[in-house]
Amino acid sequence: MPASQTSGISILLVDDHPVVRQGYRRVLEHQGDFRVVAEADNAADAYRAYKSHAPDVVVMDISMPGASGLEAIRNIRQRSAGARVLVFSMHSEAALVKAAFGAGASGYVTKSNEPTVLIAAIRSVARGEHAMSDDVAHVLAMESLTPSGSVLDQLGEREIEILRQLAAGSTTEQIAVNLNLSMKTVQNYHYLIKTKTGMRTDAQLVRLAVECGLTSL
Amino acid sequence: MPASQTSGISILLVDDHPVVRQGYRRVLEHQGDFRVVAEADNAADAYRAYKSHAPDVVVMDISMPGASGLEAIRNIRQRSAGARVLVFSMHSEAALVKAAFGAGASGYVTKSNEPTVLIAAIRSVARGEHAMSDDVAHVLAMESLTPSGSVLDQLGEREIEILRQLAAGSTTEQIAVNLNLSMKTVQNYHYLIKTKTGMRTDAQLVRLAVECGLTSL
DNA sequence: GCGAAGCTCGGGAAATTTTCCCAACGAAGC
DNA sequence: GCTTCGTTGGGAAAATTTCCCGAGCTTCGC
Repeated sequence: MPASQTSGISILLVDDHPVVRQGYRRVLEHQGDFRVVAEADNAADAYRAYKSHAPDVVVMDISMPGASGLEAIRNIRQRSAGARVLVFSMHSEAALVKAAFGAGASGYVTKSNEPTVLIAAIRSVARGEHAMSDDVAHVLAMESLTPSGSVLDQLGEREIEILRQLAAGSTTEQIAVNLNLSMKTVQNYHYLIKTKTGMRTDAQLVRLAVECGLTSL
Repeated sequence: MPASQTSGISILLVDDHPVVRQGYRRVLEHQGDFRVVAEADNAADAYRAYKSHAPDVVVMDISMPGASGLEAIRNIRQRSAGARVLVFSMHSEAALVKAAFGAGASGYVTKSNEPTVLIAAIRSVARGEHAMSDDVAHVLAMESLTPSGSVLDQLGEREIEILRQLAAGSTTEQIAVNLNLSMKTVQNYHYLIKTKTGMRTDAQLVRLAVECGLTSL
């Protein structure tokens, strides 16, 4: 309800890098009708700043140290259901995007886009629409083509367990002992998991496992 | 020795995020005597842009996809020993900083600093001095106090770069192409890194790289 | 009850990679 | 000048990966 009626769009900038914030601020204010009314560099401050300034749009990088931006989005939306949060992130993994919208974001734009894309997205979000940059849409679209929601749905129980242990750093032999299987079987699963998920290296498998919440760090 | 005598400091901006570049450009050009004469979003373009514009200072983010900024720094310095490269990164691990200076950087500032720090560093570097933001100096200082620094200190520049790419999910072949090495050499490094760090699987290597801030997610 | 479908478990064999050891070169240090 | 160290790769045996295949077990629908 507060939403500055003075004209223009008021913005809260959340990013943990001061120089980056400063840069955004200039880019955005170069548009005549944008006003950056506050900045924050962490989730807690973002919440406080939102409460006191009630900006039209929150532009937020969700990869911040400590409590992530997702938490901040949830907090803000909890207290003010009409809040518009536009996520502005380096990452475009499907899981992250879903999590962001799940937490209540109104838009998602990656930093690999031209400034015009961000600006357009802010206007859309301010109008109450949802916005998403092309690359993000692409990732989500590809992902939704798999009949399963998550990549993990293509995998059986054993496969998931073995993927988890692989990602945790266990050797083939350790896994074989842990699960009472022959090394050959573990190797076969290892290969099967890679082909099913389309990952080409073990490092990619680790990242996949982390993304899917199978393991942490 | 082209160095624009027209006055002011000419700058080449290297960062893989367009919006971020745009932001820096505005922040920097807001200083009357800075001129951003070119931009690049990858190592190869950075090298080409350097050749054709011969800027006074290169401001570079070293965490880019593919061949990293370290490669770019080496290339640039190889052809023009007087080149001044100021690294502008999100990360401040001692090993990365050392690798950057080892590759020929003249300065290192993290993105968690205020714009004034970056600006001051650019002026220092342009003057031929070396520059480093306080947080980077702090990390290096602390590191030099502990005889047992990070695991990464046992690794050479090449090893660190290859570890980074391995952890990012690159295949042996991709790394060989990126760094212009034979696959055999990359395999040898891969093995060497595992023995030096004591990691037994690639998954453990990924976790190590993440812990050391070499890569994210 | 019976066949199809889908996991789970492993053998086999060729292709690749990993694992070590070694050599050569240049740069840095003593 | 000599040694050490990082970088680059060859060689060759050992190990792993990559596919393909079959067999046992369950589940499911008909």
